[in-house]
Amino acid sequence: MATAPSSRRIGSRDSKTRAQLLDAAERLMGEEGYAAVTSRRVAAAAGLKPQLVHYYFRTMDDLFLELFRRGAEENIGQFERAIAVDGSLSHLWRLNADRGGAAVTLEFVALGNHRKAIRAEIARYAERFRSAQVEAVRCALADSGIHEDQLPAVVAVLAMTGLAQVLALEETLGVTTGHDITIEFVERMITELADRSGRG
Amino acid sequence: MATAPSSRRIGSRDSKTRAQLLDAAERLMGEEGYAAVTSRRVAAAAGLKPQLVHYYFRTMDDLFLELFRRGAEENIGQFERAIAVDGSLSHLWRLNADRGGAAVTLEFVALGNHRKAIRAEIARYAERFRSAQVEAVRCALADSGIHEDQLPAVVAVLAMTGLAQVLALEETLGVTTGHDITIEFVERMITELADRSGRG
DNA sequence: GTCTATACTTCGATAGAC
DNA sequence: GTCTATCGAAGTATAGAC
Repeated sequence: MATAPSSRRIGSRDSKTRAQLLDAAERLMGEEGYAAVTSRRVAAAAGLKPQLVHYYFRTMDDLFLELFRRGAEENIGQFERAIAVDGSLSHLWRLNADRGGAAVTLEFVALGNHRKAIRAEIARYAERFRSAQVEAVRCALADSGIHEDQLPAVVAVLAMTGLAQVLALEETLGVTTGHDITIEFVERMITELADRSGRG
Repeated sequence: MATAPSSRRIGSRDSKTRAQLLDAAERLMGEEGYAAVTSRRVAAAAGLKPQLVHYYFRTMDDLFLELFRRGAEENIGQFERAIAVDGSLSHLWRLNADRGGAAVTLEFVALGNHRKAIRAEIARYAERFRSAQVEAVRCALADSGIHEDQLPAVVAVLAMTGLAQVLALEETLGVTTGHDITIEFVERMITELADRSGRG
């Protein structure tokens, strides 16, 4: 409500064309980075005219915001469905490690580094996702007979997230030294925790 | 030698003006992201004319490459001097955690996502830095009486790197839930390792 | 809902004078 | 080593016809 209302027409949120534009933008973002997400290139990738981008999104920032929200919502939904089926530590780890959208996420964070509105949205999502993860890990650790003061759930989550992040990031660079060993190590640790739970 | 030689004149590497341009580019990169690093804006930030950028750097990619190399060289130098003074685990952890250049690094990785030459350079540097870190951690772990098959050095390095990375990244977003607890936990772990070394 | 046309800005890069 | 002048390409965004 701070900025001028701007009289321009804007297309409906449930338009199929709009979704196509978002799909194209997402592809570009992952493959060529946020700088490649321009009205012209998004339109070209979707096989549409550049002006349509401005018909559905008042500014490019609006497009980025929508793109992020759409992905975030889907991510959280997937995560919640997945842990409802299997809330074990090893499943939680796999959910963290298997993420294919690491490149897109990275681009968003870089983009958010200098776009206030986007940074705020990412922060909101990060907090939300973190809470869900911590709760899930707390249950999983309790099941394995690990007490909160022995290994706080939030520490486990940050460690898992960090490890998954660095592995994903390095993989996009083509740097994979020590990755296999590390994954093996983590999985063995998790298995041992599960065994202990069996014995306890 | 693959590309055309291009006849244009290029300024000397040790020019003061050249260094000023790199300084300005670095500042822009950290504050507004790689997309803000354009010949015009770099020049303006340095109080110079845009054409000078092209006089000292054949292309903008050359500028990015030089900028990265300069920072990487400095980083490695700092790291090596620091561990020569104190090679303890706790010092290694602090070196990882205290990095202020997280935003710039992130921008470079995002940039490398879609610029082949830059990605290659980052990968080269990452491997080099990793080797130095692993070697240092191997010594530190050995000093604490920890065997390689108990906790491989490369695993410890990746865990530390990942944790430091996620903490730095979240801090730029303004998300700090659980950070203090995690840092405390890691430091306690490291202290316990040092104590064990004292007893062993 | 999609098109043409268009205004205006900024970009990378080069040639050539001084 | 730095300047003026300039090209062509690409960027965001808007107005208005269909």
